[in-house]
Amino acid sequence: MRRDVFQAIADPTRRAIIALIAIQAMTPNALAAHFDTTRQAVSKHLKILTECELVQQEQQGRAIYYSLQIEKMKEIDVWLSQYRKIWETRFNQLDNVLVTLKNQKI
Amino acid sequence: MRRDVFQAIADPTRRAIIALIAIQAMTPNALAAHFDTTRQAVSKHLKILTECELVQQEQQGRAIYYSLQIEKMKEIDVWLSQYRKIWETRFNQLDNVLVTLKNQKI
DNA sequence: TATATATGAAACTAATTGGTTGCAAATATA
DNA sequence: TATATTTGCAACCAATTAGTTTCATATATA
Repeated sequence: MRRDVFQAIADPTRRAIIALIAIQAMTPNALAAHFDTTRQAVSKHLKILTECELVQQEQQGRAIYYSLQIEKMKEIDVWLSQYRKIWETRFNQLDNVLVTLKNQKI
Repeated sequence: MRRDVFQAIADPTRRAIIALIAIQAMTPNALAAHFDTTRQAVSKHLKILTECELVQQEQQGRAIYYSLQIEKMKEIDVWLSQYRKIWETRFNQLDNVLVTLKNQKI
């Protein structure tokens, strides 16, 4: 099963979940209250986010608190940085950027 | 039909296409030669990338050259920047804040 | 202990996705 | 003009996805 960060952030509900738990850890029930969907649907999104290591969970009694694993977000930043180089240096060092990109593959 | 940048970059083939046309404009045929798939499949990916304005096309005779619309990539950067702030500030301190919040029972 | 609450997981459904084959239109070339 | 090339588009298919309903388990509380 393909589970990478890019596929995880493709869904708008999952991006909203990420935004919420970036501020503070939340339970599936508390998260579901923020959306027009069921607790089970949120739970499935949390499972996907967990599988690609974007969130971590901590059990407290019968409640499970989910929080954002911010380190994993850097993966997106690393991928994006090659393109950031392009728009930041478009008019001066374009040649160098192209060489870097070509050697990096995907 | 939902067509946003996040959904567009979710597919690995599309990310590979983006990487290729970031270097130089290419035709669907030339792109398809880089992948183990048909020209039509690449064409569908290009259509999706066009719909969310990640690529632009330029007709030259019967050939159509596709290139990356780098400006649109900034949209991802804008979204990511809120999280970049989190990992760039000292996040030992931030972790403490989150734990404190969590223990306060939301 | 009995009941309520919080959660994950399984089975199912509808919609979407990535891919295919086939075809028509437009352009280049013999 | 006749033929080959380049492309987009439509129809179709298999796999995946997002969501629902239902159920079992674990924990808190009366």
